[in-house]
Amino acid sequence: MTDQTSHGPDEDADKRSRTATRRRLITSSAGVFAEKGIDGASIGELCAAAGFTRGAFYSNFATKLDLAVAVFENLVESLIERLDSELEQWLDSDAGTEEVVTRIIEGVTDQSSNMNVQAVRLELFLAAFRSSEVRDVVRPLRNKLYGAVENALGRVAESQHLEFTIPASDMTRLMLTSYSGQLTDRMAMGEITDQKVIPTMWLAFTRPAGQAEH
Amino acid sequence: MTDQTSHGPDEDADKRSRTATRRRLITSSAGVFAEKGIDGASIGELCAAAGFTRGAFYSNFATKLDLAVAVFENLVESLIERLDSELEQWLDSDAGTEEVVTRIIEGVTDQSSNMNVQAVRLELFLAAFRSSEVRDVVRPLRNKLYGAVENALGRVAESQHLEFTIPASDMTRLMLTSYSGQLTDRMAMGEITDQKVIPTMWLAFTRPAGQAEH
DNA sequence: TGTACATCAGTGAACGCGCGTTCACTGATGTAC
DNA sequence: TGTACATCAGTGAACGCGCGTTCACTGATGTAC
Repeated sequence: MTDQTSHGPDEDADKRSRTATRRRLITSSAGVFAEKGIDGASIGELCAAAGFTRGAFYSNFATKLDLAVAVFENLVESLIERLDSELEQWLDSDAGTEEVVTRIIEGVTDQSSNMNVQAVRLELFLAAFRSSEVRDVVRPLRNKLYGAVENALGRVAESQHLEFTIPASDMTRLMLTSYSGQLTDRMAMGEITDQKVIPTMWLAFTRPAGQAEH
Repeated sequence: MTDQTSHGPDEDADKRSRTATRRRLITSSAGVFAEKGIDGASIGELCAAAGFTRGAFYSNFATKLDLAVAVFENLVESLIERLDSELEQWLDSDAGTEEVVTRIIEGVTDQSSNMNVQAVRLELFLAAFRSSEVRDVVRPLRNKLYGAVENALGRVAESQHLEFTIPASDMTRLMLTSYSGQLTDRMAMGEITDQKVIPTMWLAFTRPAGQAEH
């Protein structure tokens, strides 16, 4: 948007330092929040994890909760991006329907990072419970994720000529909250319960398209 | 066990002050933990809520986490006691099966205290995630609750001549974690989603007893 | 191209508050005689 | 029944650390001429 097309100097400068610092703080804080909690993590720790000193925090965030919200926002955006970019490949691959659905709901592949994400999610949901300001920021993020997942599940059903036996939004909410509850349990208890919630529910609440409700 | 049968003097004294103080701390801390979190609540606040000064804490608990665990333990015991004492009445009452099952899973009746309980539960599950000592105490409590709920669900199924289409322990875990995930969402987002998860799942995973798997 | 100046993100020292923890105390309660 | 003594749960003052927050600084980068 400036007339200097070359390397876009001042914007790049701003990008290179300011927003790069923000990004580094956000990405490295996820693990710290998961490990210590929002209240438990000190600003010093968060900055140290990103390779900064405490001052860096204050030129990028007003409060620790702001950083935590940014971390959550970043997680949600990543999940949605991944879904958008990979869903069609999954559908075209030889992966079974249940596996595709599982991937959609789980969002992340490896167990341990999934648990860290869940810990951060719970931290933020607790923060939302306690503060209407946080709630007002977290809610649209959650809704956005729900919408993306609902679309994805719809695509799967469509490609398999299936239909849901309950409304699609209820189906999505039910699968996401059930999975989340299960993951919370596993996260806390450190047991690898091998229960396949997602396929179970998928089977329970889909049927061949066009079939009457008998 | 002393030979002084009169008013059991020293035991009563001990009970009156020491364990009564413990109990007051435990019961009044639940709300404080729900509102501020385990890390967010100061020892001063916890004591003040019970009408004590900070010193009282130290003659009853070693760490704030110990108190938090005691709070959770107390919640679980209350739930189980309530289940044990009221299930048969529920079964004999004219309440519908789904309503009985809902009561069993929800455990507590009113919404707001249910959310506070859930907040404390999540706080403790996060603590368990982070500390194997906490995990080792919380896990048996969870298992005890799961066992009680499994028995109760079994009683309901039996009284209705129903059987589960998946193993009873899976059924219990599925219903409890699903409900918990749903409640977490509602707690955080402050929406009263009217979705009836419990009846939905109950219907999906039971069938008339003796009926073949088609 | 080169030099002088402006900007501003991140630094790190300094300050001070909140809170966890300790500990000498006190007064309520129980025991001995 | 009454008096002197022992115990010990909860008090509240005191201490000190950790950490949040501020702020004068510096040096990297961009701008003007």
